Amino acid sequence: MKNNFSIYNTLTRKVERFEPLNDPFVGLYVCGPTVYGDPHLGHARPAITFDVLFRYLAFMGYKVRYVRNVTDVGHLENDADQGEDKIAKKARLEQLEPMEIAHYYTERYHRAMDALGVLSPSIEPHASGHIIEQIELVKTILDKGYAYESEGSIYFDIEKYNKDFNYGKLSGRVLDDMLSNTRELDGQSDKRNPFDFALWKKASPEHVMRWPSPWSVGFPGWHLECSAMSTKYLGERFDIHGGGMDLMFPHHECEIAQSTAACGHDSARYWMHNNMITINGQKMGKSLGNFITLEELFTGNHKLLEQAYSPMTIRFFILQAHYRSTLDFSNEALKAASKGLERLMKGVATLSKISPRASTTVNIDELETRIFDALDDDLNTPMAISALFDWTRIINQLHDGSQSITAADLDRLKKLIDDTVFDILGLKDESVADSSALVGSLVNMILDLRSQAKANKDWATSDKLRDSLAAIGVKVKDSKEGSDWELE
RNA sequence: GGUCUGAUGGCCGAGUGGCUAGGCAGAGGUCUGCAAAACCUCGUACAGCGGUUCGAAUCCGCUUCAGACCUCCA
Repeated sequence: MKNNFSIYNTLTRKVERFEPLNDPFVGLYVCGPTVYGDPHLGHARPAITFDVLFRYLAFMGYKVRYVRNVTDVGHLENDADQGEDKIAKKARLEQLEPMEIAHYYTERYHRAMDALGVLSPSIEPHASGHIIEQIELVKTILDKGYAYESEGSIYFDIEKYNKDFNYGKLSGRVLDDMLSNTRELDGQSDKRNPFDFALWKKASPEHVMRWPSPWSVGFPGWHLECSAMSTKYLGERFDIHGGGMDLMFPHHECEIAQSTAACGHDSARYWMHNNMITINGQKMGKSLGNFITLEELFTGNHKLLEQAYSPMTIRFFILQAHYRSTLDFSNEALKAASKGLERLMKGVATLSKISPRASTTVNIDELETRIFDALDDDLNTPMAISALFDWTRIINQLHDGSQSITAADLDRLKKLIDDTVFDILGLKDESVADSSALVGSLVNMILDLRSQAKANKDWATSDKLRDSLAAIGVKVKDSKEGSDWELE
């Protein structure tokens, strides 16, 4: 497979030419949601970013295996001993089974992703379904000497690991600096070092989610699942690992440490991180309580929202910024995205109304080059979209006759626009209103006209309208209160 | 405190040594019975101060401000 595709690799802090390990296959792993709450605008960003990556790789002809996990166990509130599992906590508060919580929010996540036009990944493994693999991984790391047991829990030995490898190479941290800058933490007695992280935690008596292991009845640490599942489905080495920037440290750093400790080498070749969505300049996040759920955006039901914004507006809004830049939420920006998307979609629709001519006055190569140069340059969707906007103008000119195009070129242009707008950027035309609502409005409009005709004693028009409606299956029922109708 | 980003016109947001980003909003015009859409024209923006250079929003230094990570967060 030939490509000019380059991506920014967090490991090297450079834009690098993308070369798959095993052409034409590409392994892509992205950290998915922890399913203990409704998906919010922050979740949409990595989902859409890596959806476009997935789509573009597939468009180039690669056979992509895209693995995006669901964290339904192991994600602790904090690293201290008393840290409670997020899912278990929610379950306790709502008096539900943890799996009910996980299932409920996984469904909600899926529904929101569908609305946003995010394709389902190739595999969506759940952490709770891979306990055996995680235990095996802990055993391997113990065997290699990079973990130790303490009170039934297993911790990763950062200091030992750092002597042989480099802990902190992804986030650019130096362990010694971190150690000297850390305030003393209490209640960490079973860890040798404050930065050691749990691979396996012994369950307290009241902890619901628990599995037997050689060390204790307990549950896996959060970082473990991604290492275990990426290895299982993509192998010890795979191409791209993605996720939000906030996961870089410690989550991804720990993943690298675990994989390296177990296999002797790093797992992912390219690490990609999307930036955050901000609100009033601050990161939107659960812990800050300033997030807006996707459902709230779709319905407009949130105190910060002046109106509802369609899923495609959200998608377009996100794609109009580069994935490595922060993107600031505001009603003004979202409204602008909505208007812009409408303009783009109208242009795409106009494409089918253009009459071909004998000659072409436009340069389709220019569009093609601009789109693919932009996408090849670390997925620069805003640049690709700006090219599409320039061509929306050209399409309108072709339509009004100030430019001309031959039938063959028109076909080529249609295919290029279709590929880009729908297949790669994953946008959908939402302008076609709900048809049943549309039918209702139209019938009521016609009945209004008929009422006027009746008021004017224009019986000919009135009867004609009633007969015409009857002919298409709409039965009009007159009464003293006015006219009603039903479909036959 | 440590590490790292960023500061672009009314708003959002690309660009990163010389060439129009783009969208939204705004102004004028064409078209039009009216309106909408569409098309044409317009703003001369790059935090501040120095420096490098023939030339800097773009490179270097300093200053100010903002944010992220360092505890869970996409």
